[in-house]
Amino acid sequence: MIFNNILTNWYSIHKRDLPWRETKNPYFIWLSEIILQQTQIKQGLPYYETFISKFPTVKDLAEAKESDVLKLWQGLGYYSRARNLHYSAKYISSILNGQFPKNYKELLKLKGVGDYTASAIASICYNESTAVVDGNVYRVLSRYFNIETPINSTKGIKEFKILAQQLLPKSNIGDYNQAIMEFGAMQCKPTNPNCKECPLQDGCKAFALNKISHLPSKLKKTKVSKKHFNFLVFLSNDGKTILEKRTKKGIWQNLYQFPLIESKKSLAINGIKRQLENTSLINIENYSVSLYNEKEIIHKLSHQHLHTKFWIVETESLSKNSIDTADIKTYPVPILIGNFIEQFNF
DNA sequence: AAATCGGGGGT
DNA sequence: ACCCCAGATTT
Repeated sequence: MIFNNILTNWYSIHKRDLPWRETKNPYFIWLSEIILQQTQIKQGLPYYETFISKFPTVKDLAEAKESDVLKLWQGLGYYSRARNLHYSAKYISSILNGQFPKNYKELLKLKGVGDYTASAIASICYNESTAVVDGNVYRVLSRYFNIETPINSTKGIKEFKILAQQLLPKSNIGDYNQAIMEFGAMQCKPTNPNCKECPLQDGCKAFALNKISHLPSKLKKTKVSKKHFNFLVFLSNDGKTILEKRTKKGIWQNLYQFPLIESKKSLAINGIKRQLENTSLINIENYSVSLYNEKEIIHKLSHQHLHTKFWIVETESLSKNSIDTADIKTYPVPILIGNFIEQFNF
């Protein structure tokens, strides 16, 4: 049997029941694909349900405020996905008069939609003959064909895209694309793949050569840096605190946080006081500072580890940018801040 | 070509 | 500690 036939047959038997598999509405498919970028289905699923419920059409999403979109995205990470999603919804709704792009080339023009996502939407919704190449596809193809080109090199990206394109069936492109991804996720897994009962075992070169655990090959990534974050949790007598919007580029753009003192080394209370008294946020004569978490919280991101302390700063009154603590849960915040807010219970 | 952008889960 | 996840964008 042919490679694509085996996968499509396997898929018809083993595919999971997922909500975005019950529709070809490009808006829903788009939503699901953005949510699932670098995200496991288990983590993304509840977010998908929330988004289609709160924003049933692209127009509803376009009319929302960005901060409300980010609030619903809170905890999912890679927040540029949410900002670009909202930006593109406005683009579709206004510039395209609500008409969703109908082919790969036009889909690519959407912010946040790259080769993978454009191929996924075009094939699933419009049966266009474009191959998806995600982490699953890299794994299945590198093993089956014993390809050692690093999957995150320029050469590898081109090579695997061309191969995936050649392997496409003549019809039902969307089903085949989903089949090879599902196969990679459930059968040809990164560790402990089920090679003993695999419909592709016969032709799998990596299995024959006992190289399954060495493929796919990947270039090493840069090491993580270490930073020290000191968040100042202000508390005034009249129940206010301060949240600031992160407007600069970088992590957590357009999310909110407590005023932050970032440092190369761990700061003690005197260092905090020194910097605090240089601001105009408090009355120097009458305030108190205490450390909330004796043990640093080490928040691990893919490329940096944030050693975090929360400092409670009690003061009589706050004027600048202060918000009511009763409203604090309405702001989109990084999960690091969100966890603190849950625990602190204002 | 390499770095950046999150958070959760597995080994 | 290191890797992976229905990747895209910026540097």
